[in-house]
Amino acid sequence: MKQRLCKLLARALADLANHDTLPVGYDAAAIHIERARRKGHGDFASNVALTLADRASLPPRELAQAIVERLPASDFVDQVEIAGPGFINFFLSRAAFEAVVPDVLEAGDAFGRSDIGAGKKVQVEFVSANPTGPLHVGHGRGAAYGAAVADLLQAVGFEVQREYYVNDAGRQMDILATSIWLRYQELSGEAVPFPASGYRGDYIYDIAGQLYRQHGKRLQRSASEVVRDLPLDISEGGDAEARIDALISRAKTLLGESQYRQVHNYGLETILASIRQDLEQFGVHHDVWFFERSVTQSSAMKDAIERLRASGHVYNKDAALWFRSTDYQDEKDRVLIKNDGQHTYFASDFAYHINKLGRGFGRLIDIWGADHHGHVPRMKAAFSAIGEDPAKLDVLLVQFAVLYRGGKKLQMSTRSGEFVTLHELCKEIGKDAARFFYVMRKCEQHMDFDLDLAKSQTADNPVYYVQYAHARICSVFRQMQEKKLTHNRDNGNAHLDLLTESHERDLLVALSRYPEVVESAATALEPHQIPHYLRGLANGFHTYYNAHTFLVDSADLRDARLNLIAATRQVISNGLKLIGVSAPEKM
RNA sequence: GCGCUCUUAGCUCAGCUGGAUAGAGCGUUGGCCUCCGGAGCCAAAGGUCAGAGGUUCGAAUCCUCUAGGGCGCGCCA
Repeated sequence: MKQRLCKLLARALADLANHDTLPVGYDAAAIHIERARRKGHGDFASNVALTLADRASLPPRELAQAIVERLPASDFVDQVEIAGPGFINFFLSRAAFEAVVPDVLEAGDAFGRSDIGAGKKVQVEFVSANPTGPLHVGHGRGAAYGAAVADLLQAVGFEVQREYYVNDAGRQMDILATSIWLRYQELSGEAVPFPASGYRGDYIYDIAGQLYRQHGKRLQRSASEVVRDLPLDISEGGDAEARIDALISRAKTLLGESQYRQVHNYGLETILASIRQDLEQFGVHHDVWFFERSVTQSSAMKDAIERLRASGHVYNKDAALWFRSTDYQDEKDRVLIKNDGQHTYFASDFAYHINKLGRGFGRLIDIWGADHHGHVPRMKAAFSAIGEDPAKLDVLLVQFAVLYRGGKKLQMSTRSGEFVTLHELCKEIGKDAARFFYVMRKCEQHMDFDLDLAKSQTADNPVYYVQYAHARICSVFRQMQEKKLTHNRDNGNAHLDLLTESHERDLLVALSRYPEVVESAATALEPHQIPHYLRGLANGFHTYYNAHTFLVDSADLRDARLNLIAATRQVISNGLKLIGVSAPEKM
């Protein structure tokens, strides 16, 4: 509908250009048409006359007048008006909006989809939490956002791949393996003081217990050997990080490569399985689970660094290998290979992104926690250095959800074991409420997550308001059957002109906006637009419901109204599905 | 200290890439079921868009400065 108006305007402008009123060089793509914000301003408004007034050397209102005079006639425009400083307001005909009802009913689940993505390959990488513990509510926001972004892009015609990057190769994993083994030592009667920097969560005991049942005392070593000559922990006035590093190498020495690897892998696999399960319960799916080790244990890492080296932006200093990212506006240069010969996290992450590009994605979307924002410039710098367009990479920084319980801020830490898991959240407030709540806020906004509120007053969650509208419409159709009434869709479509109430027109307008909202949310990577739209649509329906009866005696009016609410039900269902929320027929 | 980011109603947040009189929910106050589900509807009160300059026909939106919050600033991941 918007596009049709654009065409009308473009023709009027072209006409003006031919008559020398306008310079020929105006940018046709710059024609802006927007939904009018106020009812008195019609349905759509354009500000072209304001933006082009300077170049036409005319006052905006005069230019607007000239444009309006040259607008081709159209059967879906009732009236055009010049208002304010020079806005052109379009008042659309009833027919223009009525058409949306048969459109929705015809398209069904597909209503709102489009092909603006033209089948281009996009990858969305999200969650990617270190497999060192179960997902907690902090990860939930990234999961809900990433899933919604991916679904939105798919809805507008991109070929989307959803990926989870598993950091299975770093020091964090060694800390995990060592933590598990030390708990195992406790169970087998060789306890040593648990390090301050170890993972303290209860789930570590669970994994250690399973390990003990499988292996008995095979992995047991004497406690005195474990702690012999270790540096002091922080509780003893020492350094926590030095202590845990020493424990890691002690575990590797005492267990040997093979047994240490067994503990390590068992921890990884167990936790990864629980993460997959939690995500599944949360309605989030990943197509590919990509392991960091597949980069670090292949030539990919070397190749990636070679590509950087070949670009001439790499140098040696202090026995380490550096990337001169300051050549591309980064704050400081970054180390690729440490002086101990090990690669940095940045190096493997870069190699991973090279791998992604090699898989033919024209666009990469990473969803990161806001604490990683410093990594964006260096990754883009690396893209630039090797001749890749940094604009191919979109990083969505998701701010942390700050948790409150009893009015007090909750600290979340996987290490200390103090966190609320995503699993618990789903159990307490349900997947639908959690998904809706997470996606409702735009991602760069800090978010307060009050657990007490989410748990105790679940009815206040706007998700129920939207779902209720859906269930209510279903209920109307159940009532219709009980009353032995019928619904003829074709007859309804033939009598849409009977929908003359202002509530009906408002609902028609809201329905016609849906494809625009989906497109806008997808291109801006802003899924929060969907819940906000759905709230408004549900409100339109509830208002209508209270003001008018649908199951009236007149079959023509009844069919038309039932078509309208059936279309509303369809759009609510489509919108909820995009953000991973179910559309119940009863509540 | 430096960098990024945020600040909109009592609270939690929208505000459609610069548009017209800044909008919702919760909370508060007052109304609405003999009727398709009251998890609903209607109405009222509530604002110096953190503050100050600037850019222009026009600013919550863009620029600068100031104040306050968050996050980064390691040869950790």
